[in-house]
Amino acid sequence: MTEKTYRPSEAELEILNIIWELEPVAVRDVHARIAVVRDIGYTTILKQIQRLTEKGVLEKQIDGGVHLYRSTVKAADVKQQLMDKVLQTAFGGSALDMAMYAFGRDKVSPDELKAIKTWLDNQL
Amino acid sequence: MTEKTYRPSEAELEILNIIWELEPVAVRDVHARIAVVRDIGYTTILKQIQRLTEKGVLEKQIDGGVHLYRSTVKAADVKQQLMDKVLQTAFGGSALDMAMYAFGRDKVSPDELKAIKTWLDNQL
DNA sequence: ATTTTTTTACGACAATTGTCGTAGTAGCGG
DNA sequence: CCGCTACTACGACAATTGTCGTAAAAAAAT
Repeated sequence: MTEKTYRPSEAELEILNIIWELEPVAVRDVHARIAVVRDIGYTTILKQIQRLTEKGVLEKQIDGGVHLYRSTVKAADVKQQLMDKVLQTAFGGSALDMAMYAFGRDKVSPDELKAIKTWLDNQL
Repeated sequence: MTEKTYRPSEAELEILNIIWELEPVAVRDVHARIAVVRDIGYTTILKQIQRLTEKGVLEKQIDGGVHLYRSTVKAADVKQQLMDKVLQTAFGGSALDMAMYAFGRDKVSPDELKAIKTWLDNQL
């Protein structure tokens, strides 16, 4: 089966995260979400979404007046691919190295470390 | 103190990893390393290194005939920044979520999981 | 010293990204 | 129907990336 590896850019990921959460969703809603956090034009988001659609990452469904978008790729797959890439290119494949940087000193709370440890225990 | 956040592109990181390991190092050596893995022109690597130098990420020292380069940024800092960014943009800051994707099944060996767990234990 | 081989310096390009502006279109309030 | 508003379609742009090619300069070989 064909490995389709899609790694979104930063702005694309920001949009995808919102779409995964709200799909099917209209451009204005995605924009609204992002606009809260940073100053960004409506057409900027629209354009990104259109490009994502061209790339086949999103699909459009016209509902009444508005265009609603949904993702054609699974969040889990994309995130997995992202991590795989980072693991390889930044840490040469060493998961331990990555872990140390990921959860290293004063970045992650003890509670979170605990949760991660618990999860790991269940994995073994 | 000023937070200088530098996040290298993929090709830049590939080069930086080699430089961190061999510095001070000549372009031809960096190229040699990468050429083993993939087909890439010498001037392509040279250009990247020159751009990295322009950006202040590398510094050049002329030794005899060749130009030797060394990094001005610490590997640890850059990698830390990389992970921080991924943690934020891909996992909304949830280290546990990231961990699950990072060490999710059939990507990391049981041995590595064990090592990570051991490391985590020492962190708590 | 001349030629040959390395290396470095530049500039060029196409593709991608992030951002808008403008203009066309479609629905809705009257 | 008419016009106003909300959306969408497009194109444009500057910056960044990844890759080379060519030319100039420096070292090495003869």
